[in-house]
Amino acid sequence: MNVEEQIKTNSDLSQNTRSIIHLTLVHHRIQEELTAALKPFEVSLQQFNVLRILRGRNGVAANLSSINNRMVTKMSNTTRLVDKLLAKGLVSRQTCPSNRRKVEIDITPEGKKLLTGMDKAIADTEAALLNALKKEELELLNTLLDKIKVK
Amino acid sequence: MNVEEQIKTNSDLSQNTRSIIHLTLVHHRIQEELTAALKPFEVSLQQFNVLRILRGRNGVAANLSSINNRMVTKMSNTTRLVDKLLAKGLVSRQTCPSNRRKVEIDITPEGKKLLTGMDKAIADTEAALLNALKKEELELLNTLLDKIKVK
DNA sequence: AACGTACATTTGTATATACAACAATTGTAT
DNA sequence: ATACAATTGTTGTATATACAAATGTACGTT
Repeated sequence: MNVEEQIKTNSDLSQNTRSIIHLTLVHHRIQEELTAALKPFEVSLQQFNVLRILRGRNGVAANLSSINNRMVTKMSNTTRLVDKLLAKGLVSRQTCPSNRRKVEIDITPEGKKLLTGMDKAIADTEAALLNALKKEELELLNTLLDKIKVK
Repeated sequence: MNVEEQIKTNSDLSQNTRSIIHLTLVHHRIQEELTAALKPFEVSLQQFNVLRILRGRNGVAANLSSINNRMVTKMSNTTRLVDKLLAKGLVSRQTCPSNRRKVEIDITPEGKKLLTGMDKAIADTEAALLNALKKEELELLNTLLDKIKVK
């Protein structure tokens, strides 16, 4: 991808700006493709992430904070994300008996079943996106990303 | 950044999934920092992008499509983004006399003035984010990003 | 027991975004 | 000239998100 061509600019960007824009463009397209891959399942990418997190806990119910810690987004969304999943019957929710401030959230059998199909769709999409990168190149990419000084 | 630690997972992600998540996390933090840098100006990152595009045209008014081609986001947002900028007096808008389907959008002097301040804030933030990467490393990053097969 | 504080989650508000439907104008073919 | 298609932009709707305020619960101190 030629960034200048993509954003059709003729001003010469600084190398920093160019890299940031490049990263933004690539990220945006990746999100689009992953979202499209989930479209048949009528589940958003974030909803998929919540389901994946819950499955990873192997039956130990999660409260909202622990889900949120594993997500990129902010807390206030997680309540509403779970609302959606609940409405679809993909997760269960009940207040924690030992600490009624907390809620216990778990994936349902239907949620697990749907997740299996989504796994393949996502894995295929990821593979298609990244298949031009060798193992070492992916490692190199991670190394470079690590050097970006985000908190 | 250790991705597994960031998202606090103990399941071992595939290398592909890990790289995608890594990119997503870094992108998200970058956007946060850039947004924060613009906060004193009360302008969103997208609004800043529109202003930057308009300035780059050196006084030649742009129609919505041409702005949109230079942005990552979708057309329908651009109308509303320009609405916001118009309300702040940072851009002007009028229907194109020669083709009344089009609208001509241009940056105002106030827009240019504000943009000058924002430029520095953004450049400083970008520099802070990327200062651990040498010139060759940024080029390498771009090369690797180019290998990700987005449309 | 009452009080203040911290914790866990929810809700309200404003903005952003994707998608689809719509409207207005212009271009083209007959 | 008329009908049909393409272009350009706007609007409605649903969802997503950030931020701040509010709610309900637990706990330590007195």
